[in-house]
Amino acid sequence: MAVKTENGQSAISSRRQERTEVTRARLIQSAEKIFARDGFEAAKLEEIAADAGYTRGALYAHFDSKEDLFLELLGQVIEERIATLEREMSKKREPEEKLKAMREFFLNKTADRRWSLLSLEFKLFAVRHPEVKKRLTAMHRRFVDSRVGMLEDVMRALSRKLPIPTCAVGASLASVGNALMLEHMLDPTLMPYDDAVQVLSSMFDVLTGG
Amino acid sequence: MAVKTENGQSAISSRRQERTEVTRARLIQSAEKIFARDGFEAAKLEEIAADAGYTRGALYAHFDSKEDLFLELLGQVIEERIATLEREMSKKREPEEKLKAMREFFLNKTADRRWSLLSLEFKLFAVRHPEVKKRLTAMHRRFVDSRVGMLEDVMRALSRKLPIPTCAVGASLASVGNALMLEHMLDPTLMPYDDAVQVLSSMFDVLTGG
Amino acid sequence: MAVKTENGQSAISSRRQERTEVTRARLIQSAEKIFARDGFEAAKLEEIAADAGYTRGALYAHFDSKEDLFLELLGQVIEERIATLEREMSKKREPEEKLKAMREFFLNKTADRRWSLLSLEFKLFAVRHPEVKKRLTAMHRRFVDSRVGMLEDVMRALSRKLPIPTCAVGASLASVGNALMLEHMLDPTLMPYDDAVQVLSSMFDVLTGG
Amino acid sequence: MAVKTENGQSAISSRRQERTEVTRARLIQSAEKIFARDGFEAAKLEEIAADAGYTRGALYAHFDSKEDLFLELLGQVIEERIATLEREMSKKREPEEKLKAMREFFLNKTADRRWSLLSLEFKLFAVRHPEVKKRLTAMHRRFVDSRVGMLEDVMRALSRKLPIPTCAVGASLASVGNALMLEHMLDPTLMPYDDAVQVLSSMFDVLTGG
DNA sequence: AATGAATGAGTTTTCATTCAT
DNA sequence: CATGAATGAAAACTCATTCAT
Repeated sequence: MAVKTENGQSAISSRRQERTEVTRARLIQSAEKIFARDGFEAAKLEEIAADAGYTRGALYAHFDSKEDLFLELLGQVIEERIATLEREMSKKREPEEKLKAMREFFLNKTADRRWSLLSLEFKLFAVRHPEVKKRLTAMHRRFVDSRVGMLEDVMRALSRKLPIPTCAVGASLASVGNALMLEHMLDPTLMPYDDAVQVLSSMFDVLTGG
Repeated sequence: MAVKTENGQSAISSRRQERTEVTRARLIQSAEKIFARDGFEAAKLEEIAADAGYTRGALYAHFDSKEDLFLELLGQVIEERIATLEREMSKKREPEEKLKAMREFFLNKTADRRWSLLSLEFKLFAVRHPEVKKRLTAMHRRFVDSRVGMLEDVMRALSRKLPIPTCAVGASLASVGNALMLEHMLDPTLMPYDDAVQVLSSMFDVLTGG
Repeated sequence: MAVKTENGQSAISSRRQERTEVTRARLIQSAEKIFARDGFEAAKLEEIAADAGYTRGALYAHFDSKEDLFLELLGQVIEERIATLEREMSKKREPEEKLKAMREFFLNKTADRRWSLLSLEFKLFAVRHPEVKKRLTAMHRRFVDSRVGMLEDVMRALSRKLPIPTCAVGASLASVGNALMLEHMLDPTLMPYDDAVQVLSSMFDVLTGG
Repeated sequence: MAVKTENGQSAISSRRQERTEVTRARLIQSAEKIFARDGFEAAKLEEIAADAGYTRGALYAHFDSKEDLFLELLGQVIEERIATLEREMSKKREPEEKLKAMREFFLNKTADRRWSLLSLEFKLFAVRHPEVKKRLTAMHRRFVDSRVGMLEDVMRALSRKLPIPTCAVGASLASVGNALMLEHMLDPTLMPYDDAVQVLSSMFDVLTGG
């Protein structure tokens, strides 16, 4: 981020800024872990900081509050997720392959317990906190929209038509996987992993008009 | 316990028991409201008690702890839900009609925001509390099993075959509706109610081999 | 306590009163047990009542408050103790034997863990509750005085002289035994029972001018 | 930990450590005051903190729990007491003088009402809390042992023999003074201070074979 | 930037006490 | 007399947050 390096001052500040970024990244990483494990309310800032190798104060040097940390985490996680999907998609040329890549992506994400729990945590939080709902919904929409765009492109290319509005498809895919994963985590006997994948799989096909 | 009412003692204890049941029912009713609104952690026992017209102490006269109240609520809600579905099903004779009744039931339950949130809350809680997971899973399994039984009967009668194990179907139906409802609550523009119903509807058909 | 029995009314009320006395006695007995085991503050009225086979309400039918129960217990225990000592003393004729009986009595009482703990509990309570100190001190004084009287009689008969004021002797004997017993209970290795008895024994002899 | 002070970091941490020690010392000092005055159960952490000029939270930054504070206090008080006795003893050369110093020490400590109550409080607590009994007994033993060592040295030098095991003597001396002081506090008329001292005094002489 | 001491509001839980029956 | 439902005050303990360093 530090552009000028010919200047000593800048080099130092650049190194500092870098250190800052590292700290921030570590904190967010730990936040992801602890929030997913314990949930928003039960997660303790102290534990997040400790997990990252810092103390509480470090968190407050980077984030305004627990809520802020949570929201920043959401933003970052969403951006990552969008970037990953876009990367995967851009590797493919043919619409069929692109659709297959999306399919893969969803099925893979389903395997990520942490993401499933975090995602649900985020949404429950939003539903219950009207004050931050706006900020959260905006991020969520950006998340869904990115899929919607890609999906519409693919559908158009395949001259296929979606049975329901694209954004509803995007939102459905964003949530059903999490729900099934939760079900699996709760009772693996009742809902074996393979069955969850199969349900999600046919869900994807139906929603994409396959 | 007090069966005889011609006896003074029994009359008293019967009246008391009745009063106890009323209080308990009121407390659970308020718990449902507050837990659904605020989530398990954020819900305050004081508020639950006050909502029911009592004080905190009354709660502790009826339940061991916040957790216990939560679990008791879950048990009651599940029993109610099972009873309702069974009632609806028993009204119908023909397998087609029974299947339709189940379909209706799911779509209707989806409309219940409180249930959706509570259900997710229960499951997230269970996933994070191994000690109570057992008790909760048992209840949940009873919930899913009741559907499985009915569903299998209907499928057999219709000579239809389910694409995936029945209990996975039951578990899926128990969770996907909640997830879609959450999505709708989070962002009604992104996921309009009618679309959610439509997705759930086709999901039901696919899962029941329709 | 019910004197008239020729009258039906009285017979009934006598029976009732008797039942009342039984209940009261049971409650006090349980109070002794629980207060000695847990201490005044930690003792729960519910547990005392339950131990006696009643519920909390029964306690309030007989005693004004936890404090009152405690004080009533003290009174009863002291009366018993005085009566026992007097009984033992009256069995003996010769002063030497009387003194020996007192000695025995102290050494025996020392063996009673419950009494030792209760006694300390009572005194600590009194020291810290000026409002009830008066009532408590009066009982305690009556306790000590009874010994003082006996002791002085014996000393006079033996033409022995006490090295310090008789009442100080009485008070010392009332407390040193408890302290040694506490020490023994705390660490039996450090203070074996036999040593405690020996210390107490020589203490008695010194204090009685032996 | 911070040994070097020429280093800025260490200087800071050293200053902090100092501040921490001060706070901790103040809290323990207040704990001694309040615990002695009210007893363990009745003592309120809030009051202890307030007395020291802090809030409840500060207590929890330094001690794990009320119990922990209590035990830490005990440890500190015992170390102080041991150090004081050793200091007094080391001032004297002759065995007779050393014995006299011990005598003085006991008689003086008896005058300390706070110590007497605290000591009894500690022991009653230990007797009733098996989990902490071990920790407490270890401290108590260290306390008694320190006396035993000194006493045995003196006895040997004087070629005197103790009538009972030395550690029993140590334990007796550790407790009888407290018991007599309690008696005095309870009823100064019954047990005047001077009489208590005299009883304790002859007790000391008897126990040390004088 | 990061530390960590201290804050203090907030929450669960306990329990003596009351009271209608 | 005895019950037990309900009260409500009180207290331990937690933890997000602040702030001096």
